[in-house]
Amino acid sequence: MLVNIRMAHTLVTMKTEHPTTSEQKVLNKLRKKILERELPVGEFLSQRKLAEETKTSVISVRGALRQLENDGLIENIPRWGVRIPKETPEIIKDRYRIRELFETHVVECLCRKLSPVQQDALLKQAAELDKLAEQTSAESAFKFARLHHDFHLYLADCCESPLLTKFLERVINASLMVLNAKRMREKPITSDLIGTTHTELVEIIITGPTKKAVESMRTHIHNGLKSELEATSE
Amino acid sequence: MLVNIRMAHTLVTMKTEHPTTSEQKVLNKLRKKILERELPVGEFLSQRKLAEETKTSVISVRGALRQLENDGLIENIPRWGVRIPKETPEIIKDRYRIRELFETHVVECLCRKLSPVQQDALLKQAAELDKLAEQTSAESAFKFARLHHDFHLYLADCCESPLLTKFLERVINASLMVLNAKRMREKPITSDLIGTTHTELVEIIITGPTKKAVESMRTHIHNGLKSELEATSE
DNA sequence: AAATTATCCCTGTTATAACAGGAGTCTTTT
DNA sequence: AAAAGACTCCTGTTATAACAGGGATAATTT
Repeated sequence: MLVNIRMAHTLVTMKTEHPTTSEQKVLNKLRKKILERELPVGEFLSQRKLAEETKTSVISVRGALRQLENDGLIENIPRWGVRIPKETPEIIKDRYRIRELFETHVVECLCRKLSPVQQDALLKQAAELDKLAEQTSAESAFKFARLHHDFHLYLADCCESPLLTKFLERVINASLMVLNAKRMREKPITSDLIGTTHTELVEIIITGPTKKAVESMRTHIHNGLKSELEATSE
Repeated sequence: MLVNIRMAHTLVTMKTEHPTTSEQKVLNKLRKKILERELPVGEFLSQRKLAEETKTSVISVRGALRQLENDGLIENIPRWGVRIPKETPEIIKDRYRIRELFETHVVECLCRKLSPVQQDALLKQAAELDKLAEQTSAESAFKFARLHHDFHLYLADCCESPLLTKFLERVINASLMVLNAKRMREKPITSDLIGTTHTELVEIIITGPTKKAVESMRTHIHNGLKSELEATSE
């Protein structure tokens, strides 16, 4: 099989470039619309119309859609089209089951082993989160969602397992959809919904004991599941 | 945002259709070539040449490449191209770390809980595997690889967690590359490499105790890691 | 009137060709 | 001789248009 050899001297600098390709622009737009529930669930989307609306071509749209598919945000049936899958309790539970598997593992790996820098970063994020959780504005809801996402992913990242981070990101991204929807309806996330505050969670991860930390994370996730199930049943 | 409503009465029947789209054909070809190590590692591939060789267009190739990227088989650097990433010990270890996390969880879920049908299926697959493991021909090597893949995935599937199955499939697929390469060099998989035979593994999952079953799986995976590390260091 | 056929419009898919830009080479200029 | 520029050939990306086929409606046929 023929192959082309190409050196990539400047690769490192290029990697960090921002949304250069038009496919990425479409991707960002669509992802935002999906996460904010601006697209109908269960119905098939027209690639041509998406192209029109985003002022690009079918090619870029299809590329973006494929990425979204691999993020689990949409469902693609060959020769039939693409749609946003309906959230069933089973799917949600499955997601949280995997989250529990991942994140308890994370806690087990990190308990008492966080570097001072990491401790600091996590404590800051947690404090910010807990502050935002009490507010009800739509704006703070978005901030919360984004920060919550970053918080859990940062924690996972400390484990230094790229695969785990990647997988977890997908799961958490999918969860964001539903929680966002709830938040949009002006329901504040009171701490009793979360069980323990994020600050408490971080503190017990820092100090241990491991078993207790793991259990804290587990209930944290269970509460998230409960909250999400309620959000979808409305 | 405009949206098109389309009913999909015949969806169920269409879903099981075989490699209909030309993109899928390219995907299959490329995946095979990658798994069999027929493509150079680390160098950039030319999409145009791939299109020529597969007698399709750049479009289909790009689609296939994107899918491969999401399977973790290739690496895509926007505006630079796509290549098969070099396997480093770190990456391999990470993969097995995740496999361990997944598969010990699987065992924990399934131990003593397999239905008779499942027990039967697994025992059969395991027996077949153990038979193949002793042979050295290239043909049996391929059979082994495919069956090994199916075996672990079937086991995971019994847990009824679609996400877990999906994620695990990716990890195992990636592992296949290296093991295949080893197998191609006519090195039989002797049972001492595997530690315990697959039959023994299944049996202890069926009968318990759970702890022992989990440990069996764990060492099974550890041995796989060792074997893979050796294969790449040659 | 009922059943069949034809037509039209929409869908996803794909091939072609043009666009944008990097890299090496060769020529020109200083 | 060394540096600057132009040219050529490659790369990935993307827009356009044609292809293939389903579904609903209208026209035809039975």
